[in-house]
Amino acid sequence: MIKITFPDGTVREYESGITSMEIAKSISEGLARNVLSAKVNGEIWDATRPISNDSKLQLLTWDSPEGKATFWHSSAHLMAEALEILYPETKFGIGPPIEAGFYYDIDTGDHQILLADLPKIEAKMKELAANKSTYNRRVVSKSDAIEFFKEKEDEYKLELIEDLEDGSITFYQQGNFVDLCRGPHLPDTSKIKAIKLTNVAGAYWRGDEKRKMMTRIYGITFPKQKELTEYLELVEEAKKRDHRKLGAELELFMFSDKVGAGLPIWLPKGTALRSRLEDFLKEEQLKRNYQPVITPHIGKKDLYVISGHYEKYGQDSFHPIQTPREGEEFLLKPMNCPHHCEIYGHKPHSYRDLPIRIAEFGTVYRYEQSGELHGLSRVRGFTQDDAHIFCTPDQLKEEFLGVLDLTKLVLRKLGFDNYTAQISLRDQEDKSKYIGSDENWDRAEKAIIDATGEVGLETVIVHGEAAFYGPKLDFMVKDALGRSWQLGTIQVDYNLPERFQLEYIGSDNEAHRPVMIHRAPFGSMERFIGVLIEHTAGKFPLWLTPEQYAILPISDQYLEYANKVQATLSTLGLRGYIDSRTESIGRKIRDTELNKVPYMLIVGEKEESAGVVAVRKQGEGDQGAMKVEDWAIALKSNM
RNA sequence: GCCACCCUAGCUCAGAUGGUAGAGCAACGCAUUCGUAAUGCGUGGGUCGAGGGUUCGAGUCCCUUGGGUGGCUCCA
Repeated sequence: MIKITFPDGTVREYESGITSMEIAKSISEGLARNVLSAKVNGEIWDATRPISNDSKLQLLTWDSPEGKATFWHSSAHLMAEALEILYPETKFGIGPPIEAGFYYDIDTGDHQILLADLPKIEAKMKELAANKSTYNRRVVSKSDAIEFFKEKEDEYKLELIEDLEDGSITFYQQGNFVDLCRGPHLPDTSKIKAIKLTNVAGAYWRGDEKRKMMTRIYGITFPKQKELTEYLELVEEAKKRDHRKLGAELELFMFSDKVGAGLPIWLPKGTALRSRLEDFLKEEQLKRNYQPVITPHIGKKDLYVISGHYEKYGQDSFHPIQTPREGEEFLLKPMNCPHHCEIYGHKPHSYRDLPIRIAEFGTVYRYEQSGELHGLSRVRGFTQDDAHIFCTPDQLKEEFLGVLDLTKLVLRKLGFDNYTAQISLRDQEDKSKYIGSDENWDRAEKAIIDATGEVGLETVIVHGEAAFYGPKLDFMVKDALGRSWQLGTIQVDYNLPERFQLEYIGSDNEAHRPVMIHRAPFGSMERFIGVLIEHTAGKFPLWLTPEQYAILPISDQYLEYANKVQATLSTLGLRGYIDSRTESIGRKIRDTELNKVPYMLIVGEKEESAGVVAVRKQGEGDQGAMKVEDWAIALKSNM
């Protein structure tokens, strides 16, 4: 007999060799039906694998991430089985589960798999799933494994096996399909009820751009058809909210072939929105003793040689601008910090001056790879809500707290309530790739951890993700559809003060190196607004929206009254426009609804004679008639 | 940058196998002065992303190039 310990601490005894599935059955049939795999002593196992020692056991179902991973991993195998039947010449790379679904990288030789082929593969998968084939695990020797895949002429699997240790190699088989795999897998294929292959794309073998480009097929599966339907609806909703689509429809920004890829052009409405965001932050920063500065868009190449950016990125970014003067070269600025370091360095500083907070909405240019460009999220010219705080090592934590507070305010103000902070620290194993003393690093890392703890921020710590010049914190923000985005960032930097020889005179009358903090609560205006568009589906908060109201006269007889209404609203500080087209009221309402203007004020004979407006709220309909002033005041108190 | 796919009127999209382009919406004109998501009728609009090639003939086939989409790699 063996002792099995459950997550709630209870212990039950079973025969040695019992499987998780059998244990689940001993608890309830319903549970057994839902079990996908099991965590045995922290390791994820097949539910059908015998347990022969005392163990801790957690049964995994669809509700756990590990359960989903098992489900999707098995789905990848199912797809591979279908592919092998349909395209016998296929060679297989890797086929893991991902955040939402799975993929398999395959090499189909001369035959190309197109999007149009996916339904056929999908159908074959459904057919195979219904066979209720079990996933059978077996341990094979390295030589047997090699022989098997030599036979199949699958050089990818052979390469994978090379890196594996003899004795730890397992095969899984369902139906006639055998795959090299660590597992675990589902008990059988019949659990996979709903199948959708979503995409086909290229992917380098082992992520190495020098190696062969394979075909990657993405898919997602669910235990219930309904869950697939819901998932597809979410994808549809995400498409509707796509900031590239809404940005064009709402006339916020555009791109032009002639201006160049990745260079967003802000249209009047987008500019109105962006300026309001900027003004909001500028005001907050003034309250917090930031000093706004303005620096040029270019700087001599030497500036970036000093900062180190030229060496690291010079070849892969915009190349220097030549001038009529021999040997003179300027760079489009890829970062604002070198300029700000020059500002700090232009006069001596006492420790009494610190911290110094230099802020600039600085536009920077980086030559992102053409394949990387994407709407406003990845561009070649963008504006950071940048600031650099120069402080003493002692002030680090206090300054961090201040920045955290400001960033939280920004996110709250824009309706992002769901976020975590990712703290990126040094790689503990290899400290050689970082610059700055151990003591300083320890101090900075501790300051970040302490500060986030003090403000009660939910954090994830990632070792080895720090920049070479210092640890950092990134805000990971979840939008209305539950998707995560990296927005604001705070980074500690020991490198630039060193390179620019920045100093302050301490109370000991000696020169010391200040610490620098880079921080940007929005991150970049472009990226932030892109995320904001998708988060709000284009229905921006009232204080931000380019147009707060539209006055819709029933006919042009009421234009004069409409003008009066608008004059009143302007005086009260609200912005909007009159739709003076000779169109039906139905038409005007429809167009205004589609433009997502939050309020419509309809004026006709009734309203004019009563001195009121008929208020209609976007997406909600008629709100009844009221005095303009009353409406405006109520609205403003809500903003 | 790499792989695949795409680019036809302002927008969304039709245009088997090569025979010099079409719809809806928008725009413009006229009529309509209208009560909570599209008033009616009419008109104009395209060097088919650009350049080159094959062909008697190219939106359609080939090459180069710009831009986009989905991935991969990258991201100060």
